[in-house]
Amino acid sequence: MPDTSTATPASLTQTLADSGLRATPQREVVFNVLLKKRDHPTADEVFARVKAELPTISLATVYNCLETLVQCRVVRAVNFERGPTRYCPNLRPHAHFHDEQSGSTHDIDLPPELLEQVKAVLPPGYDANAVEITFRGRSAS
Amino acid sequence: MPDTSTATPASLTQTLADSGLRATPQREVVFNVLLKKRDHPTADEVFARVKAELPTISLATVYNCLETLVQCRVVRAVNFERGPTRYCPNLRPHAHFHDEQSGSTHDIDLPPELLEQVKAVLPPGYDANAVEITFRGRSAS
DNA sequence: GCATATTTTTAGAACAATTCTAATTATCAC
DNA sequence: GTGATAATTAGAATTGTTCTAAAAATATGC
Repeated sequence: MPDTSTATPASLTQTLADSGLRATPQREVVFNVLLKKRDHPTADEVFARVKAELPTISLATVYNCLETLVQCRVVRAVNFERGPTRYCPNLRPHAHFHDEQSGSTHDIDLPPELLEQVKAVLPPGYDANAVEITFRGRSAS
Repeated sequence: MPDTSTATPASLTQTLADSGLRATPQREVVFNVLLKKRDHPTADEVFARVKAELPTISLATVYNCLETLVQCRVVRAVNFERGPTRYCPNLRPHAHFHDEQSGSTHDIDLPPELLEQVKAVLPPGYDANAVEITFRGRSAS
């Protein structure tokens, strides 16, 4: 079975085409940079690395390319709670559901045992003092 | 059993004192604003609401108060992945572990059934198309 | 109570991450 | 090739947040 858990430079062209987008050098280099060193770089860091190969690329293009790759689902944006920080006084263990339609955020109570189960996936040597679970999607109400 | 899942205006004074901090009007009003309308307001929104009662308060103070309340654990900051967005090409279902010491982020593979269990806590009417799980803490390596 | 030290607040400047804008360049369909 | 569309560019603008230095409030030792 081929590994489909990561896109390849070859499949990128096809994936872009499937979305009616072009495989430009900038997009390819940005993607290759992400494949080469998987340390979850920021846009700025990607910019710095891409410059080595495309010295004239602009930061705006890096943002554009990253956004495109995320749209095509060949790259994930890790911190996708982008906007401003929000505050809540609910101290129960709970997750957050972000309604993409209304922009509102709802608390979702979490059974403590589920939190334990989630923490249990951590390999030895990892000690988490906080777990944040965020859903995104639509809610009826 | 008293409900300890939310701090009260009365307990706030004590909680602050326990941390060697003062219960100032600004801190109290900021906290009351969060209790009054639990819609996960941003700092700007809190600022606007607090102004109704303390017209001369500054935005910096609101940030300071919120930070203080979070430190005392009477308030949670929802989007605590604050820094820049990070990107990864790993398309497997995975969580992220953020090492607070080194600042590095590691992928934690998630068994698909765990993701299902997590999604199962959503009440009827909630439809999530994405779940983000982030750990924070220390990792040995 | 008073002087002094400490904490907190304030206004505004500074900063960092991101998005927007308008002009230029590249690519596609014909 | 020509015209339409897509993508890139540089730089300005915007947003959310933090910093700074001074002023105000509060606590503490006397």
